Amino acid sequence: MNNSLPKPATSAMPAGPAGTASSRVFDHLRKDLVGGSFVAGEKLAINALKERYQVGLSPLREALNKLAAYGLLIQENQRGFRVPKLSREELDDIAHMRLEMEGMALERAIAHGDSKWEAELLAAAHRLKRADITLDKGEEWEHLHTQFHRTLVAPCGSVWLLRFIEQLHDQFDRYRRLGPKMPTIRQELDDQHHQLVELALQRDAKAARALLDDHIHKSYDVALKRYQEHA
Amino acid sequence: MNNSLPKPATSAMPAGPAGTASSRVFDHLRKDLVGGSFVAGEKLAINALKERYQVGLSPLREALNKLAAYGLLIQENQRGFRVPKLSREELDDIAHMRLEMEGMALERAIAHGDSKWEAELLAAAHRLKRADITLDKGEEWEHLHTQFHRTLVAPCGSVWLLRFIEQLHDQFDRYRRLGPKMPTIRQELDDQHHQLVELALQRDAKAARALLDDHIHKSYDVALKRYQEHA
DNA sequence: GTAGGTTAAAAAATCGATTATCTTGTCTAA
DNA sequence: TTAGACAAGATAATCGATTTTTTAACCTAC
Repeated sequence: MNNSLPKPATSAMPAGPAGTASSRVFDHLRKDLVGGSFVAGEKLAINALKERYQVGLSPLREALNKLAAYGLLIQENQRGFRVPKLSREELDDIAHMRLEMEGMALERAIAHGDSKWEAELLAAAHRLKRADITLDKGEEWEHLHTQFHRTLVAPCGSVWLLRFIEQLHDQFDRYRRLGPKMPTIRQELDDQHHQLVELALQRDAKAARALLDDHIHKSYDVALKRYQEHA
Repeated sequence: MNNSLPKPATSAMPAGPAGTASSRVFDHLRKDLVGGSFVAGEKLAINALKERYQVGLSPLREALNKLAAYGLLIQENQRGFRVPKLSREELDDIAHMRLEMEGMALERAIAHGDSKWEAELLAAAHRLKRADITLDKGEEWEHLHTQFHRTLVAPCGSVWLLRFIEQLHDQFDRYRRLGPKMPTIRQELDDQHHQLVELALQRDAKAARALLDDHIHKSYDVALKRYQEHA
């Protein structure tokens, strides 16, 4: 009865035009949880979320359940959903795991990545640099940054390793994105992105891993500082 | 209006007496998915599941969503849930990741575990051996086996590492539990459990890790055989 | 005979309302 | 004064029905 048009689909569809309400809320909530729109430890008021994301109860609850299984929410029987607390211990844990797993993934990626990977890596680094220059809104930079790190380790050959790394990145970013931008250290980290590309193209696994370790350490320092200045 | 008794709670409550319908179905479905009650690739008929697990649609869908985020189901927009396919490549991936992550966890557990851990480890190994002798139903053995491996790496100090290992075990067991029992090789694997305890108590991290590697390799051989005899 | 289109049936996703549980404030008895 | 009991309100979980989308069967035109 309605003139069912195939939907306009604005720029860069997050869950696609065919996305269900549930998957759209999931994506949106995930972004907001990682980006710090909610305060750690906070109990989520489901009715408020219904309004905020303009969805019904069922798709919302399904999204919340998925996020709980993913580790971005805590679910307690009969008492709803909470945003996980932050702690120094957990930040250390996450950073340590990132060192181990991304290091492993990078070595394997350098061993197996083909020329298509090289091209994509260069492209991802370039887009990231460009976005950094025209730093209108941070959300775009964040997306390209995630994309760069994802591309870097993509050809590691292990679906599960990539899955775990993505999860750790989300968790790590909950700390890193606590406060406002810090352009000072940012420059140094951005330089490392390009150095990483160079070493990857040269297939220097040892040096690349060492640099990635340093990169994660520096990011950790930023995240820790943000956490200690907390809120 | 109802004489609300605190619920009898039969032996070994899976989701506790206060468990929601959703969490109970989740536990039950997880066990069934890992245990091979569904064929890989199968599309789940939600209405059939409603009857099978005696729950309504909402808690069932919430459980399915959680299982999809956990990796035991594939969710496709607008076309429901499927049981993930099995493949040689994925089995290799999972086994390889187990080697890396459980090895890491074991070394750390041996470094940090206290005497309480030693006691629990001995207890877990003993319970496992007992259950093996009186091998009435395999489900009990499976639970104790999981529990043993969980205890072995428990004091590794990383919440996230433990989480990933648990996930990998579930995935691995989808292959290992494809066919019927194989008591022949089982004996050898059971012996290794006790040797692992010994080496752990002696704090011989190197030897323990080597043995665990071998243990996983042997388990892998079993799982691969089951997969190749498939169904 | 086959590609494309139409439609009926099936299944998935969502909604609105109900039920069960927890939380909070108030009261009473020691 | 305070621990415990109770009731009222708020919130979480679940149910039953509706809407939307996919699937499959059939038909038509080339």
